[in-house]
Amino acid sequence: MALFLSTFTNKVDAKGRISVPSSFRAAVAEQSFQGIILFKSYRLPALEGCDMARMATMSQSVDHLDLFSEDQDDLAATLFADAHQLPFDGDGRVMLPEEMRHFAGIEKHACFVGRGAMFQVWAPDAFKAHQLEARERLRQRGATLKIQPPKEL
Amino acid sequence: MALFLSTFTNKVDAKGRISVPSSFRAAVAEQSFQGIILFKSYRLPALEGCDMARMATMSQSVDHLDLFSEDQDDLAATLFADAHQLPFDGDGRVMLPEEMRHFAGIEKHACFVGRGAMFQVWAPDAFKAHQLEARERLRQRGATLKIQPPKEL
DNA sequence: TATAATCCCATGCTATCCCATAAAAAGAGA
DNA sequence: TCTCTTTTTATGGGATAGCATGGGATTATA
Repeated sequence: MALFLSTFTNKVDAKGRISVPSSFRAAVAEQSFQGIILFKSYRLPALEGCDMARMATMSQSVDHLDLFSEDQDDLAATLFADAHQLPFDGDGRVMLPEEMRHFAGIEKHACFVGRGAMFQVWAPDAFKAHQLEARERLRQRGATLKIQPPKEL
Repeated sequence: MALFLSTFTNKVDAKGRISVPSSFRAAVAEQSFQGIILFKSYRLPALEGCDMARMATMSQSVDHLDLFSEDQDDLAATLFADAHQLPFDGDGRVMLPEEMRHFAGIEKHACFVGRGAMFQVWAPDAFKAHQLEARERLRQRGATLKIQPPKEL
């Protein structure tokens, strides 16, 4: 499975293209679709990203809900209708659709933020603010993490 | 399996033709029937669409309902009797039958909306409204999706 | 024969390809 | 450890091909 780690800030050029960090590209290098999937987060002013394998898994998960049920419909609407398939160009860049840039408030630069199996794309300022808040919430709650025994994948 | 992602708004020309988004065409490129299946949604003022392979899957699912039960009868009537097979022309367009355009309130433009294994076709205004409601419902319920263990594809 | 559906080609636009450059990282050798 | 070389990565821009769209010509259908 692809693993997305660390944070990278890259430039959006005049044509709306942006370089995907090379370590993110390496994470999907073995898959048939050479590119990424992006969709609007329904909780945050950011874009959620993953690879095609993950998207296919989500499609199957949604398929397990009753066809034509309201849950199925709402999830499909948010996950798939808002999703964009962005193939890499020869130099490892993707086109960020204008609509998505607008949603996330992205202008000159954008941050690729690793989240393990997925990642996010943020406007730099919004990300900094969000990061600070997250740390603060963690501190106040004194949250801890129980490590799970590793599973077979 | 075909994966329909993202939303594309295209124009209905004077002859009732509309371009199917190229990524949707790519999703069905390997199948024998070069075209799409459309039928009226029974919940929404929209058209449901899929490829021929998906239609076959739905046929099997309907077969699992009791033969001659009311549900089976109604589903079969809606899914199959009402379905239109629309072949691509040389330029990747289909003819939207007048009756279906009227049902969905489609005039000058129509949105192709990816739903994973299926897609929908909407009048642009109706779609925007529906999409906003879906996101809002998701947010309020805090709906989450249990990811299924990946299967062989 | 009239009407509608299909084929075929033309056009403008934009995404994609390809190459050039610069910066950064990795590696080689002393 | 330091310096020089090589490779990878990020970015910019011109050329090209693909896509959505319009419309005329041709074929099917009633």
